[in-house]
This record gives sequence, structure tokens and C-alpha cells, in this order.
Amino acid sequence: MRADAQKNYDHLLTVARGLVKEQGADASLRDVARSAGVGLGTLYRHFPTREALLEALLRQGFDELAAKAGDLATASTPGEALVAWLRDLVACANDYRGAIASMVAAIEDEGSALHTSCVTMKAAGTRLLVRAQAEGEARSDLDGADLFALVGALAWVGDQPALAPRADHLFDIIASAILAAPAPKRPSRARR
Amino acid sequence: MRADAQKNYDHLLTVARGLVKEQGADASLRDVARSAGVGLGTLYRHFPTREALLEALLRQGFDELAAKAGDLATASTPGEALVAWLRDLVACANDYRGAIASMVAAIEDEGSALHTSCVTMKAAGTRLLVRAQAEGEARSDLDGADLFALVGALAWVGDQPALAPRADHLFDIIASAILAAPAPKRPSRARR
DNA sequence: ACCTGAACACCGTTCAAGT
DNA sequence: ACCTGAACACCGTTCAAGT
Repeated sequence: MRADAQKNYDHLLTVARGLVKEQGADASLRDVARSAGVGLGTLYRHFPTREALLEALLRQGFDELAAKAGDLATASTPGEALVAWLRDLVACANDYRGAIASMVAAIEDEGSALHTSCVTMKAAGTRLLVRAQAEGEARSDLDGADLFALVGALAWVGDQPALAPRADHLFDIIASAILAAPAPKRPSRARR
Repeated sequence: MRADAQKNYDHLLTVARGLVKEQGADASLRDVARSAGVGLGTLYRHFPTREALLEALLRQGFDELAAKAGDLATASTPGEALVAWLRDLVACANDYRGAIASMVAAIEDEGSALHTSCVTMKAAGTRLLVRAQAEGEARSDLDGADLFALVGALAWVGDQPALAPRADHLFDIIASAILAAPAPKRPSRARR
């Protein structure tokens, strides 16, 4: 890459990070180019789609999550490892409001710039889930897709200003549901 | 209301229902007016905001939910009543993809045309929750706001094409978490 | 009273023209 | 190679002018 192009790329990313953190994943691309002092075509040259830009922004967090998944696979108990990793994944998605919808859609869209990253995340989560299930620490009626959907749901809650204050509490509730054994069809009254 | 105005109102609502069902709550308002064969100003006259249009579309479902909440308060067991009502509320939100975000935001926005409806829904859900809690059929560490947030999360899952197939399963999992007693801080291993 | 549609200020996306 | 910005086809929203 030519030196001037590299400089544009880096600067665009910095500016985009600020704007997307403020205004969410649907921030105006025109604004990004304008704030970076660069032509619209330059933005499109470096990031041909909005997903490509989002992918670049999420890159660092994704890499850290991948590394952490590896560490957790040997450290701590399987159930704790799973929950700790899920918490980080949700936090990563919440860095950019609205990004979670693109991440979720990318799982099934091979053409998306986010596809590979998100499939990798889903696979890492699935491994942690399977290990916890093998040890009897996670309920058995869940698979990787269910887990990713729950992450999506929790990230969405964190993205809504009116719900965000409840996000941590709901995370704990759903985490405990993941760790618990599946409930019987009809809730049993307390023993008497 | 003048007869011609009433006719426009009704026709706009019919057309909007179709378009919003197809394209989601962010369907183009221009398209709605165009498809209804009416000037843009006429749409804005009858529905000054997108929320006002959404409110009119959700009206029927909301009314049915309110009635059902009353019925359920005396019929069936408190836990079953709560879960059945939540299922219907999620289904109602899923009628119009993307509507749930507006509903959730409306709770705290007194200026929103959806405010009253959504506060009413939240209050009805809270009553069903409190009754179930009083009978020991719902966990005690939840309040109405938590419940509404969980409904939002589940409705969001149902709105995502990639996740919708999992929506029913996740509903059951979260429903059983609502009905269960809160888990201890650390998940206890199975008795041995 | 009610309706219309032009006008304004924005978008996303593409692409010919420049360096 | 890379950059620019005009051009196109869309938005949401307002409001003067019509009936």
C-alpha cells in the first residue's frame, strides 16, 4: 500500500471509531469521510461496505476474544470460563451500538465482511459451551447457535439506552439459566 | 372528522400495515403515501410521527393483550398466566419487525405516541409478575422493567432472520428462568 | 378542513476525471 | 495507484398554495 493511502486508511479508522462510538453503527459514512478530510470515494476504496468498516473497528476486540477463549479453555472451570467469555463478547459488541445486528446477520451471509470473524466467534463460544456441557456445568438443550442468539439478545439490551441499566442483571439471570440444568416441563412447586 | 379524511386515514392504515409487515417499522413513509395514492402531507397530517403510525398499527394487538391480561389474572395458575401473556406480547411485537426498539424507547419518552400504550403493557406484565412472585412461582429478583427488557430481547431475536428459528426455544429457556428460583451465586455441582 | 407536492437538507453509492 | 467530488436516486420533514 502506498504511504499516502496507508495514512488515509489509518486516519479514516481513527475518525470512524470516534463517530461510530458516538452515533452507532449506522453513523453517516459521508460524515466519516468529511471528518477525516477525505473524499467519499477514498472511504469506499478502503472500506467497500459498511460491514468492512465495522470489521476493521471490531478487529482488535475480536482478536482479544479469540486469545482469551484459548486461555480460558485450560484455566478456570468450564462453566466459569464460558460465562466470563460471554460477558466479554457482549461488552465487545456494545462498544458500537447497533453492530450486533450486523454480526448476527453475518453468520449466515458468506458475502459479509464480518462473516469470517463472526463465524470464528461463534465457533469459539461453541467450544466453551461443549466443554461446560461435558462436565455437566451447562444445560444440555443448548447449541452454539442458541448461545450466539442469547449473546445477541443481551448485546441488544445493552444497546438500548432505556434498557442498558438492566443489562448486567439480565446477563446474570441468563448466565445462570445457561449453567442450570434444563427445567422440567412444568415448574415443580417447592417441596412441602 | 370529514368523510374524505376518514377514508384517507383508513386507507393509509391499511396500506401501511402491508408495507410495514413486509419491510419493517422503518419502511419508507414516502412509499406509504405513494402506495396509498395520497400526498405526503396527508400522511403527516394523520400520523405526525412514525411512532404515531406504529401506534395505530399496534392498537388492535395492544387492546387484545390488555383484555387477555385481565382474563389471565383470574384464570390459570399465576406462573402459566405470566408466561402465556409474555408469549403473546412477543408475538405482537414481532408482527412489525423493528417495532420493539421504538416500544422500548417509548417507555421513558413521554413525548412518544407509543408511550401510553407501552407503559400500559409494562404495567399489565408487572401485575402478572407480582402475582406469580407472591405465589412463589416466579423468581423474586425481577421487576417489571427487567421483564419488559427480557420481552424486548426475545422480540429482537424474533426480528432477526438469522435467529428467528431459535426464538421459540430461547423463549422457553428464558421463561423457565423467570419461573425458577434464583440460582445460588456459584452453581452447585450435582449431588454425589 | 383538508389535501397536494415542491423545496430543503440530508443519505448511500457510483464513476469519470484528475494527480 | 490513488484521490476527488459531481451526479443519481433515494430519504424525512415542512409549508405555501390550492380546493
